[in-house]
Amino acid sequence: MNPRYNPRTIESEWQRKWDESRIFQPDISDKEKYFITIPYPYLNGNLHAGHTRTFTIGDVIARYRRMLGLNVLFPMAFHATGTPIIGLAELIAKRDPETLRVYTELHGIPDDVIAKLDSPESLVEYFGMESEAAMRLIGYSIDWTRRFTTIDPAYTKFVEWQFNKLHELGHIVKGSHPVRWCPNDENPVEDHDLLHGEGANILDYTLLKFKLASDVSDVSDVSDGSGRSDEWILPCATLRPETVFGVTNLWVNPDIVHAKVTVNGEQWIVSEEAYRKLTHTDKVVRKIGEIKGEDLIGKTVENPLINHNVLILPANFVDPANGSGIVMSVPAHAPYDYLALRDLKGANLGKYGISDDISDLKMISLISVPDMGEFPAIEAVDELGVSNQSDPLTEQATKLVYRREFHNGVLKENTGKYAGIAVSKIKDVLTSDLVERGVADIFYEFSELPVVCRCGTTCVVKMVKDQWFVNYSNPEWKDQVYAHLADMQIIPEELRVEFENKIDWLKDKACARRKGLGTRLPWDNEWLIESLADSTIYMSYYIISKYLDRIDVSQLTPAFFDYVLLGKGDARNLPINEDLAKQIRADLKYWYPVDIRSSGKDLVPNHLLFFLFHHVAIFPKEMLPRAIAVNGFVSLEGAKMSKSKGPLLTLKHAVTTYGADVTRLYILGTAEHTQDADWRSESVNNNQKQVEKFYNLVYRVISDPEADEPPKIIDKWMMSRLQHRISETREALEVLRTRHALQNAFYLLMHDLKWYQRRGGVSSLKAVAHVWIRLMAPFMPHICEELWKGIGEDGFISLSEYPAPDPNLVDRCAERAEELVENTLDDIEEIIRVTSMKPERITLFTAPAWKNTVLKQALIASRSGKLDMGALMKELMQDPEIKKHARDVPKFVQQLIKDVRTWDAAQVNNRLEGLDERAVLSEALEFFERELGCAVAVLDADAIDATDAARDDLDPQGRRKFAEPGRPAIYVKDTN
RNA sequence: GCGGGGGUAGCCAAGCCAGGUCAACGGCGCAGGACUUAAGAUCCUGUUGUGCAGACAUUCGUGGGUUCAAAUCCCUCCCCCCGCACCA
Repeated sequence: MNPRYNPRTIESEWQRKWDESRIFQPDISDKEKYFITIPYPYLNGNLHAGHTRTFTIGDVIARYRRMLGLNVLFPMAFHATGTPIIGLAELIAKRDPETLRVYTELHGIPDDVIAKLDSPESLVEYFGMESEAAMRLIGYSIDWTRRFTTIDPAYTKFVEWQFNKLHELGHIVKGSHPVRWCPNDENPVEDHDLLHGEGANILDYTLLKFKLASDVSDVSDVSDGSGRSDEWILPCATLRPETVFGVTNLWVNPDIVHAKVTVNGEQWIVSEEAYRKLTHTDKVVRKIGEIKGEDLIGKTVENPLINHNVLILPANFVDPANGSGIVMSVPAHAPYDYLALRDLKGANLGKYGISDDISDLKMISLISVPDMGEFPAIEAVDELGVSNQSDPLTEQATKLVYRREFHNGVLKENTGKYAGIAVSKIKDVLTSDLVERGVADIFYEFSELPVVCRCGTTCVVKMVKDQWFVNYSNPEWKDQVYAHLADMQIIPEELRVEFENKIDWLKDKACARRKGLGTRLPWDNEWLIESLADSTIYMSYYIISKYLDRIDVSQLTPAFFDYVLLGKGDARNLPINEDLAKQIRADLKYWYPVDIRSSGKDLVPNHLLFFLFHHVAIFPKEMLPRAIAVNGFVSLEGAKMSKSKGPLLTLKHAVTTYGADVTRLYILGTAEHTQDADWRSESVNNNQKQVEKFYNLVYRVISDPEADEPPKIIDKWMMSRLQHRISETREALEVLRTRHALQNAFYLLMHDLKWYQRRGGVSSLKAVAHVWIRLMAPFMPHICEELWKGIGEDGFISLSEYPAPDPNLVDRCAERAEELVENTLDDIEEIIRVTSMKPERITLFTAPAWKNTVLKQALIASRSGKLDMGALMKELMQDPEIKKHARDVPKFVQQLIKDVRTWDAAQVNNRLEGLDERAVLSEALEFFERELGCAVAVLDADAIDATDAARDDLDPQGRRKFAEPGRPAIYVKDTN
């Protein structure tokens, strides 16, 4: 064994031995099994620090369970379906400079390699290879014999089977759905496809149809004018349809040209932009003409709900890109409308043919809000001091009104049958009423504008028609998932409510796409199965993938999957060999269900949910997953990582820089559960030193000859502490608190060991080391294998038994004894520090017998629940030995009772055992002298009387009277 | 807006569910010391304030409350992070 820690050599050596010995390639056996899976990584880049965290947690679980004696299966595969790999291949093929930079500099792809990665296949091949190499480099105990990628023909068969199943079960339905859409690419766009508007949601506006009271067929018309009636509709898009009852006018931008269009047989006037948006909806739309905004001003329209004609007024704030380009005005409740109207007062509108004084326009209030008057818009404007419609404060005023009205507002009498309904409840009810009556439509619009695709095109909301959906909204299905969730372990437990909420919130999800890699829908070949949908139950495929070298793709028939996965049918009637089929079926029954699925927290609202839904749909109860664990992200020096922009730290880079064990230790020890971990190179360096220290310490222990000293109190203490560390570590690992586990298994234990050595302990070192390296093996497997060999053990530490606490070695008295020594040392040091003395000699006085008697009586009283000052005093005073000190007893008892009351039963019992403090301190005298650099003596406070004390200068200040059980009196004699 | 998580000493970060031994684990940084020719490494001590005897005072986002006792329980308010989808 090398006296110097050399991670590179150690790590590659043990990785080779693990691989050669195939110890991580389990077969079914009589042993209890444990099946752990981690979501496979997507192959559009190299593995980074985020993957490192999730996978390392998985590996620790695998290694820990293996050392607990379970037969552990930890497989891995790669995800390639979907669009990003195609997108990346295109960018590389185009020699996009930014992409080339990111992938060479951040992902570490050599210059001569990247040029060849211009096809999806080459990317999958390359990143698959690199990812496996990286995972081997960090020492994961993965069974690589089961590896696959999701574009393998065999996997495709599996996905087809799965979707046919779901289809049969009625979980796949057809429908329409609004998506963000790029008209140029003719494809839905994702966040990372966007130049602007990444945060934009799709909102459902209500489109209210105001009928134009006059015919505008001929006004500024440039169209063919064929086949139209004289009825024109001006639709207004609003998020607050109830305010239709308060409309006083419409706003039209006089400076823009509007489109005349037919929409499902009706004639509408909307902005040019709105027309374009309408063409992507499920409506039949045709442009038939144009009309200038100014030609509409001054005309009147009819409110679709109430018999009330209102005027169209000019407004420059109307944005043609937003909604329909026509806006309804509700000045009582909308600050913009109120201000625009106010600004218009007194203006000459004669050029629009408006002769009426618009000051006469009556505001209509339709919502009553507590603490606000009739016109909340006016109040908000006044409250915030908004000056005019272009004041940025208008936005705030709008929000203020909305918030108050939405939460506390109630509809007034003038809303007819809706009167009395809370504003927060009205939208859906009213909209569906209006749509039914034909006076409104739903119109989808982005919450933020503009939304621009990377190609530069402005995106729209498109209604994708005849789309295939997984009907997650099905209440019965949800109930089943919900019920199963209750039986599962969720780590951390706080996330359970999150899962419950998400199950509740989940709606139908489109599961087919036009573009990307993947499997075609078996019954509708035009569609590709969406890439989250094809990766929900693939954990079962790991069982099959092991045998694919013996099976032809054509043999992977529905009957085959039915048999091996569900046990349906007869093994004799399958395209493959009967024994093989039975073998696979036996494997599945042995390994399934998944015991734990551990993943990053980003997958909670999607993959992990689908994982549950699909399992519940397809598999019987006993095959459903048992636990889900979730961990947080990793940032780099405080900055968020980004695969496509940086900063990025690849797994490979981390391991080659710091070593596998150091990387593992750091990533596991820096955060736990859903907390995000921050990777700081400075801290990693420090970790590196700690690992070295660990190696050197254990190496020394191994090389030093066995100590033949008899065990002392400190040895009992060390072994006792070790048991606590073991328990804490195991308990933490059970719930994947890796940081807590490491605090105990590594740092605190190292701390204990240092104290032990400082106290002169030697004879337990070998025993502790033997436990310690096993305790650390799941976290730092390579170094521990090396030390395990060094300590003289044959075989792999990876297959050794994980340390279990031995209750017989827990020694409370030894711990209390050590506490006494430590506290006494602290006290002495504090005295020296505060008084700035240079000690010549120190005398410790242990408590006199009577005080110990009092304590004992108090403890007994406390145990029987009758700790009471009066009763205790009475009892004590019957003891002549105590009565001798009658003057000091009450004060001591009073303080003591206070202390005893804060102790729980265990502490009380423990203290009842008593401790020979003089013996403990005597054994530590040498230690005290070494630490303090002067002579130290310990005496019983009873042992000397006043004359002795004065004569021998043992205790000239009478310190010994302060001696108490657990707290010896201290006399420090100064040199001066 | 809805849902989830969180605010602890210069920084990171335990503790909070099961109130008391919490001036508050641990680490980093910083300061001092030991060792060394020196540096590094290692070890020790300190790091809210006061204090010439082991103590006291004030602290755990804010303001209240419950309690003999609150970082921990209850309420108010403020602030930060994440998700809200058809995307892996």
